[in-house]
Amino acid sequence: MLRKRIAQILAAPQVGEELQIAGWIRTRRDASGFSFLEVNDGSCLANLQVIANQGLGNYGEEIKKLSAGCSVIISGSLQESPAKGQAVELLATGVQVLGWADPESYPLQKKNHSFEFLRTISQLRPRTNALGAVARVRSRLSYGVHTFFQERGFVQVHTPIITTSDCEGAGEMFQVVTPSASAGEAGGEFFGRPAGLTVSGQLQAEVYAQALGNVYTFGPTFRAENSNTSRHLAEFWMVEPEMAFCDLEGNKQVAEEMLKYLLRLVLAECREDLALFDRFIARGLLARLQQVVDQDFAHITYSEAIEQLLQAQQSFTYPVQWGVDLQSEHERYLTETIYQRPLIVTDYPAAIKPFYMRVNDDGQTVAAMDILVPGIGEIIGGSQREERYDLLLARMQAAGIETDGYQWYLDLRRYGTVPHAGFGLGFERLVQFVTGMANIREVIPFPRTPGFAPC
RNA sequence: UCCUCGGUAGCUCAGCUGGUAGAGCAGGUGACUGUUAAUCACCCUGUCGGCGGUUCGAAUCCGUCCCGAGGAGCCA
Repeated sequence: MLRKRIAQILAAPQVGEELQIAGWIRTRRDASGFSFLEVNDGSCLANLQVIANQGLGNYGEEIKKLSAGCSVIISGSLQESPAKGQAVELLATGVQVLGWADPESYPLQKKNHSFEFLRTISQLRPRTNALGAVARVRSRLSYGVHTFFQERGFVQVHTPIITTSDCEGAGEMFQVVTPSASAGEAGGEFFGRPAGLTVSGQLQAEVYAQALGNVYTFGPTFRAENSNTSRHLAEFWMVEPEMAFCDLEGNKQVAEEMLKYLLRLVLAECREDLALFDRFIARGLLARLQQVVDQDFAHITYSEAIEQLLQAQQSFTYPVQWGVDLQSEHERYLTETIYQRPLIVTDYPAAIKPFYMRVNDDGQTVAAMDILVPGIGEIIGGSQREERYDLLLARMQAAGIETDGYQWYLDLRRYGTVPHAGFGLGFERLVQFVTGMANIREVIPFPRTPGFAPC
C-alpha cells in the first residue's frame, strides 16, 4: 500500500484511494462504535482525521488507549467526510501503534502552551502547530536564500567556523581552546595563536569575491555577548553576500531584491503556515508582508535621519545629535511611525562604524547601510568595503587593530583591488519578520542564549 | 550587563492589609455523542523558585541567589 504524506494527500485528495500514513496522534475522540484520531505527520500544519471502527482487531486493546504523542502507522481508504471541518478522512483498515506516550507524563496538552514553557521541552516543541510551522517556513526560506543567489550566479563559499581573525565591531568571540590550554599547560594553542568561533564570514568572503566575483556565505555565527533580548542569540545563522565591482547602490539593490524575493516565495508556498501566524501570532501579518513586497523600501541617509528625528514631535530618551548612533527608539520611530515600511539608512559617521567600511568623499561618513524593518529593527547591516590600501591601513591603525594578523586582508588591496560591497542578513531575524514570532528563541530549533544550551 | 515586572498543582493563573492553598484546563473513572480546544458527573494533584532573616505564626514582609518576561546596551 502506498505510503503518503498528509500534505500530499490534502493537496490532491483522491476519494477511494487505498493508502497508508505514518505520524503522531494529536488527539483521540471517541464516538459510539468508533474513534476519531487526529494524526499529524509534520508535512503540513493540518492533521488528517482517521476513523477507527471498533471492528478493528486492536480497537479495545490499543486504539482506545491512544493519546497525544503516540506514533502510529495507519492504513485505510480515503473517504469524503460527512461532517464539517475536513473535506476528507481516512477510514482505517489497520492501526499499528509504534510508540506509546504516557498521557500522565507527556507534556504537550491539547491546548495552547506558552512559548516559554515549550522552550523548556525543546525535544518536543516542534510537535506543536506553531513551532512546526516555524520549522517549515524556516526551511523554505533557507532554500530560498540559496536559489536566490544561485539563480544570479553567486558562488556559495563555506567560510571557516574557527577563525583567528576577529571581524572587529561584530561582537565578542568565543575562544576555542584545547583541554591542555584550559589546564594552563603550554602547547594548548592548537593553531599556534588564539582562535575563536567566527563572528562573521565577511572577511573571508571578501577573499573569494575578489576571485569569483559574486559569492555568499550562509552559516552559523557566534557571539559571546551577554545579550538577553528577544532579538539576540549566541549562535545564529547569517547570510552574507559579497560582490566584487559593486558599490553601495548595487548593494542596496541586491538586499532589497533578496528580501522581496524571499517574502514572495513564502507568501506563495507557505500560505497555510503563514495563515496560522496571521491568525494566532501576529494579526495582519499576511497583509504586512504583501505590502513589503509591493512597496519600494524607503531610502535615507543617516544625516537625513538625524534631521527627521530632530523635527519629530515626540521626545526621545536618548538625545539626537549628528555623530551618535541611532538608538532602538530612533530606529523604531523612523521605520514604524514615519515610513511604516522597510527603511534603508546609509552613510553613517565613520567614527561609529567598523574599519572595513569605505570612507566617503566627505571624509566624515562611510558607505554603510542598515535595513530597518518594523517590529524587528535592524535586519541587515552592510557596506561598501574600503578597497584603498592606505586608507584601510590608516583606519585599522586608528581603531587600534594589530595589523600583523590582517596582512592577508590588506593583501587584497595590494593585488588587483576592486570596489566591492556586501551585507549580513540575520537569518533568524528574517524568520521572525516573516512569521511574526515575537522572540528569536522560537525561530531557531535549539536556541543558545546566556546560561541556556540544554542539549 | 542595567532597569522594570514575575516565579503558587503537569499547564495557565487567583490568593487583598501575615493565620500554613484554590480555579480552569490536563490526567484517571464512568456516561453520552459523526466528533473536531466535544459534553456531563465524580476523583487525584502542591518542598507556594533556592537559601537565610523578621515573627507566636510567612505563599504573603526583608535580604540574597537562581530562573523567566518586557525594555535598554551590544548587534544580525
